[in-house]
Amino acid sequence: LGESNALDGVFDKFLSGVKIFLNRNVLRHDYIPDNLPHRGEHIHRLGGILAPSLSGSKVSNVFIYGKTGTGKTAVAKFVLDRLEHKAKEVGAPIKICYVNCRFAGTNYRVLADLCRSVGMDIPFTGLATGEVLDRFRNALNSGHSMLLVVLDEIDALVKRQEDDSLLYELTRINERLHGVWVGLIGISNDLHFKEFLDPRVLSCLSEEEVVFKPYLADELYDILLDRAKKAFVDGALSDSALRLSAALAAGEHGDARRALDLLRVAGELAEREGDNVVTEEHVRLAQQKIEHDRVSEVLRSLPLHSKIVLVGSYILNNHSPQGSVTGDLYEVYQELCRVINIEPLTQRRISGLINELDVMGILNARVVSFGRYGRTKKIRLGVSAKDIIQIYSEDSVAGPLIGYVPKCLQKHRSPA
DNA sequence: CCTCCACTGGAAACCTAGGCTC
DNA sequence: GAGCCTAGGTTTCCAGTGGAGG
Repeated sequence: LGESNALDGVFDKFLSGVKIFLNRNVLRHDYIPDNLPHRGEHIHRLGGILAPSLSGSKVSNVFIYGKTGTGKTAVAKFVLDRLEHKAKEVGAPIKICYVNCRFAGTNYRVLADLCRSVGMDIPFTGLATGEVLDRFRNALNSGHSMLLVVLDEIDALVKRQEDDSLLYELTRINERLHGVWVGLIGISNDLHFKEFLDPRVLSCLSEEEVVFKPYLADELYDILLDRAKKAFVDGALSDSALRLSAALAAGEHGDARRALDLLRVAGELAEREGDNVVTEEHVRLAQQKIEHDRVSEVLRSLPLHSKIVLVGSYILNNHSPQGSVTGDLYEVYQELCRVINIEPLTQRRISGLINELDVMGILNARVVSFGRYGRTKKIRLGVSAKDIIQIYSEDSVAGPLIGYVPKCLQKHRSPA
């Protein structure tokens, strides 16, 4: 009964408490506002490039690049949205397909998404990629629509499998279409992406180029102000909190997405505390929370063996905080596997997993040479030991291993 | 200058789980 | 059901290597 009363209190506090948000969805990154400050030029440019499609003409392929959170996706979606409306109005047969290549992951799945957009279902595995491409082409030929394809985060596609065959095929697909065409809009976060590409693909893909520069702190401020008006109740957001969010995000290569996250999380924190104004302090806490949530999410969703490797690295970190080497970590890893009765993977594979964890920033690994004593990777934890304990204490696999003291460490070296 | 450690990281083969066509 | 295909994870094999110690 006591608990139910306490819960009532929580609900009452929420209901009677001062409202912070008017509409928090405005701060989500998939929200496309009616007005994109400081991107008017880009919108005009892209609109101008794509406009001929309304009269059925083939448009130039466009290559858009800039860092994360510079408004590439927002501008592209904004323009295409308007274009789609206009096309309906004037009866132009245009279809639009948006694919995020990082989420799709492979050539095959991107292609499957494209097929789906022209109304054809493709099984998630089983067909030869060439076969899927043929079907895609047939569907286009038998339909009567022009297709504008947005390939967002296109760099993820090529880098992951060192293979630009899909892009090559797509850039040449118009040669074998009759009466219809496909326009490509590639979006890349990576400015060096171009160097990975086959020059033929590149020249075809970037008939037009649009570059997005990072937002400056002032520009971020304008963007946030614009959204905050719709997102927050009048007076619920202090100007200093707004400025701090803009400044922090400007420090992170002008990432508007980050700025919006900061504002949203800060608002949620204030709401939960029952405060009626979002302050700088809330924004600072929000920054910590975002980082912690990111780490937590990544650690939780790690595959089995990566978790064991990470716990191994944590144990070695307690033992010798200045860092360990591949051989030692592999020894501990093998022992941990034995404890929970799992067949260990080979050292070659673990070496690869360590590299993956390094890329994610969960471990720091760099190659060092100890001369006579060989060449190896020096490995340190990239997240705090505290976070590992907290996040893994409830994990069914990693939890029981956290406090384990491996025998291979007890023998020679004494704990520091 | 040479040796040789303890690996690194590339390449290719292998395995599994799915699904196609005939 | 046989004989293909794919993705994705893993194993096997191995040439290559920075630099301390001889």
